[in-house]
Amino acid sequence: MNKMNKKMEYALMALRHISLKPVGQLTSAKEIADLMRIPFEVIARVLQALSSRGLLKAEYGAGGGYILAKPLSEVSVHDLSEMLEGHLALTKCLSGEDLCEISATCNITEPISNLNKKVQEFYRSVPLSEVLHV
Amino acid sequence: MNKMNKKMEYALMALRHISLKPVGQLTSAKEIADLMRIPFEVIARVLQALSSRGLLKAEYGAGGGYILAKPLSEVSVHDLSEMLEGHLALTKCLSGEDLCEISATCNITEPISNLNKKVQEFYRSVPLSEVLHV
DNA sequence: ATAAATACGATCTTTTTTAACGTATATAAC
DNA sequence: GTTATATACGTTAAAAAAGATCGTATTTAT
Repeated sequence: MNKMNKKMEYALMALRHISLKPVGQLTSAKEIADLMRIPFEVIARVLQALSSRGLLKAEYGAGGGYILAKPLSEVSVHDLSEMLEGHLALTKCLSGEDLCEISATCNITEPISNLNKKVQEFYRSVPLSEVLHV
Repeated sequence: MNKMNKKMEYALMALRHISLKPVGQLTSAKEIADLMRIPFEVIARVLQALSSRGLLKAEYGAGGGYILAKPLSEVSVHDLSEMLEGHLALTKCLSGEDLCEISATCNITEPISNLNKKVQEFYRSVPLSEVLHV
């Protein structure tokens, strides 16, 4: 229960590294991959996702890279999770993907949904700046 | 990120069913397996775990089964998670199992540890009685 | 004694999920 | 032209979770 996945870990590592750079200085996917020993393709995808969701701003071409598009104090753990994986859901039935095969006999549909709301609220209350100490 | 596993789901379903029974009435593993369409062996193990951790009390023999050993208001989601899976940890490195292969270059060891504490606190603050509406 | 029920351990298979890798084309800066 | 990112496919490999099977032991109601 409750494990964080690699995408999230890598995103946090990258965001910390990027946010500690002097203002205006770009960070490329390759730089992070080399420095943190993360597979290039994987971190590249993560950064692309964060860029398309407006958290990072990408600059093309030689010498290009990423910079923060908004302060990390304005972004919560919940926001980051949504950028990487879509809606935060404790169970499959809550993510709406497909119908649960025991939904007919499930007696905790409502309870789980309420717990899920509380968890979302919690993660919304934690800004990335606090998690990353930046 | 943050998905609940089947053990936890099954435990919640079983606990709700058990706690809605008239006081003193036992519930067998088979009853839950049949009613909720959960594999018998799986729910049996979950109930055994909860019994050995003191949340349920088992009665042997024909007509036996389980009853609550303590009120659900005194048990948190965090407690239940520990009974089923041990310490709640966001990442492998926090569960102490093995050394992370990128620990040398990891810049978020401390941040993740702090976030983990906050998550634990949150789950400690939610009693099962509240989750299950009982 | 027999049947019903929990307790515990070991192993195994299957399924699902996650992670990693690869390829290709397009775009933009220099 | 070279470098670097964007985007979009797809494929493979590894890890984790879930479920199934077997076996033995113990308790207790009937």
